[in-house]
Amino acid sequence: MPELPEMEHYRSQLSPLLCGQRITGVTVNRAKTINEPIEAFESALRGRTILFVERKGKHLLFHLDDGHRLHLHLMLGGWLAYGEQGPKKDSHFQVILRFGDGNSLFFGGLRLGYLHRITAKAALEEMKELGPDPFDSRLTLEAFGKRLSGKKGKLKTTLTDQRFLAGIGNCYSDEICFDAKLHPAAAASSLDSASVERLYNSIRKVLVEAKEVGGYMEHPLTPDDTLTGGYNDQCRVYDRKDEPCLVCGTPIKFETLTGRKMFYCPNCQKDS
DNA sequence: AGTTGGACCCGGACGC
DNA sequence: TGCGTCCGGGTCCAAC
Repeated sequence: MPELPEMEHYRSQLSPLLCGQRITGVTVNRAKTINEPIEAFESALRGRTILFVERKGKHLLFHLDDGHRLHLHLMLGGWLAYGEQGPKKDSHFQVILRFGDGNSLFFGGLRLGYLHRITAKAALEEMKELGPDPFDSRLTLEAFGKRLSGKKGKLKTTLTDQRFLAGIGNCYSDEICFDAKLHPAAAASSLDSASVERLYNSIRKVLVEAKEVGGYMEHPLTPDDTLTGGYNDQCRVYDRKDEPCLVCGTPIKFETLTGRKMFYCPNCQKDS
């Protein structure tokens, strides 16, 4: 479930904690989470130093001093914790990285999620299909409008397409459409120029707001982290079926669109 | 090309 | 309290 704001929040919190840290211990409790035999994974990581943490869409890449990357995707339910001890028993975490200063990074809830050790080249290869970051300065309103006009699908489907933009998922696509007063099932290429501009601005506005209040992850990263999860009660439409629209009071509608949950206000959100 | 449906996975919610 | 069942959700892939 974590989307761009959650992963960016993780990245910015983890960067000062992890940069320059040397991995002194590795525990893997779930073999499927990683991409090589546990022994090989552990011995390759032990002694390595984390240089920096990079985010691409919903992916995190931990850059190691041997040219390899640890590639993390949390998928649904994945979460991270950092500190001297984890918030649960060690055995509940799929992977634990221990550092020289006594702190550890705990990887929890990885069911479909994964932590792969790959080369820099492989990382580039795996990220090359991703669309631009929503905050990429080259993604001007004009460039965005051009990309959008070439899409034949529905608006929500387009927003969650990682090749169109990297990092938007089910929750924020609905929140963005609400903010832009656009129906999520509208044809993406049918929007008039005023709508395209509202959408462009809403993407940045919603993602920035969510990031600033700590995203919607439930677990704090560290014991003294009070910021994480601040967006939980700020969703205006997502998971608010039948609750009144915060703008007009109309009950929020819930439908599925190509198999995914879709929440919107039938009064505020129009087709173009 | 876009849409649909199934597979993947298992913690947590729910029912009895 | 305990045990069984089912759901969810991002991504990939095959079939329309």
